[in-house]
Amino acid sequence: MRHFINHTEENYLKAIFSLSQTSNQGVSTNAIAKSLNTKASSVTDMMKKLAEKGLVSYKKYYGVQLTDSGQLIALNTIRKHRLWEVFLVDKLSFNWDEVHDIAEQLEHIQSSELTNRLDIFLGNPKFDPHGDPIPNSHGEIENYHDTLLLSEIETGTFCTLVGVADSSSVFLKHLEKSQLKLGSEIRLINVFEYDRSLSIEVANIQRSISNRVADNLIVKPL
Amino acid sequence: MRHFINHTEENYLKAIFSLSQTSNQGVSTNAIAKSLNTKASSVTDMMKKLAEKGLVSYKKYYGVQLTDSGQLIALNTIRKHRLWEVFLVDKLSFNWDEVHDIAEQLEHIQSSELTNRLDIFLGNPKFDPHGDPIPNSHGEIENYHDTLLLSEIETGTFCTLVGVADSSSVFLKHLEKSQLKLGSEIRLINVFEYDRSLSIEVANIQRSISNRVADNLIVKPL
DNA sequence: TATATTTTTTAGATTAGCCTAAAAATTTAT
DNA sequence: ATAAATTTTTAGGCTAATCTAAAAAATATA
Ligand SMILES: [Mn+2]
Ligand SMILES: [Mn+2]
Ligand SMILES: [Mn+2]
Ligand SMILES: [Mn+2]
Repeated sequence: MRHFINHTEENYLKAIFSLSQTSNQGVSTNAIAKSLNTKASSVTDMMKKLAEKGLVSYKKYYGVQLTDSGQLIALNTIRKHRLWEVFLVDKLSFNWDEVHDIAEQLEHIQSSELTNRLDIFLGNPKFDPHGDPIPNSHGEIENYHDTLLLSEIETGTFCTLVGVADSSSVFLKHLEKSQLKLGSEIRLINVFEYDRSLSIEVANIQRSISNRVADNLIVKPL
Repeated sequence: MRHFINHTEENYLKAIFSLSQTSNQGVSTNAIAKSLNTKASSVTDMMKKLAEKGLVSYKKYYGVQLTDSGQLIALNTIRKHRLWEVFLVDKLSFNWDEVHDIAEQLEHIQSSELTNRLDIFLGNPKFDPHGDPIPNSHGEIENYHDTLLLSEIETGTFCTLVGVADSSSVFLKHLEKSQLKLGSEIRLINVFEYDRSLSIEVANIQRSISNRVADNLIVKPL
């Protein structure tokens, strides 16, 4: 009963997986459509197809949920995506803001032998260049533990930047201008009441960042 | 006037390029169909499309030829294919008979930045694991020089194995059983008239190979 | 609860790439 | 030079993935 999965289906499964991380309800048709830049009617069609293949459970008008096999494929696609991002940054010297689009293509290459050898070649990395955890070949994924958004921590706290909630190129380039990268140690000095902008200290230099930026920085308190 | 090229088109252009290497006539519809495991009618459709895009010149009933821009795309696809094969063998320790199918997928990844960085990462290799030359980023390709098939050389000659005319897995595995790999030094001892089988010496050991095998070994006389 | 709004599904088209069968053109053989 | 054989093109269909517009269902509002 092994069906073949193509890149379109992989993209849908990946999108459903991401969307189901926040709420544990069924994922809505519109949410999927928005996330994939497509139309609701296209999503409905595809949900029927994926349900047929046993990859999602779909109840008309009430959204979808991944089945176990659907989730395994989603996690495997995410695994490939993140391993390729590590390859691009560590081996080919790409900057962390340049790799996502190329990884979107590479994640659809079908060869588990390739994926597993790539994993070994890269030294079995646990996180990608944006701090996102890399699932293993069984679809097991390390949980972020004790992490918060920078906007959620208390004044005076020291913390380490371990991830970004937005990996758009424009955001990542913006971070670099503020000397922020994964591993940076940050102390929250103050939050201004007026606009909720933050005063922080990084590498002994005091900087100011907007609350919009702080909402996209994942940190671990020390 | 820059059109986008998808993987189907790249495969057609690559096939036309290979087929036009032997004869310098236009490439026939049937030849393309056979090479791509498709039907002549599908090829006709695609030739119209490629002609529309200026990638081939097509005259009804008289086959096609690549235009300069078509040839450039074909060579770039071949470049990507062969660079990825080098990556798989040199970096991920795949055997030379295992890489072709994976490279068939990887060759369609679109990012010239990626291709060029991969090239550098691999040390600007000039040949792939099967001895085939790798075009540079301008579509320039090193010519095989002074090479012959093993079946064409004279008795007594010493030569080096520099390439294979068949890179099927079954043939490559067969070569390994005869201790033959790229760089092997071979002396042709004798050709038997009865079945044109050959007696050769490799690594101080005398072996017998069929003329079918000898027809697929590209050698350079010393 | 009835009505208005929003979301989702259905119906009907479109496009790319493929197919089979039939027609047309070319090439080969007599 | 005709006729036969082969090759190529055309005609008409199919499927996957998409779209727009209309209908149906669910949800929010008064
Ligand atoms: Mn990414
Ligand atoms: Mn990432
Ligand atoms: Mn190959
Ligand atoms: Mn090769």
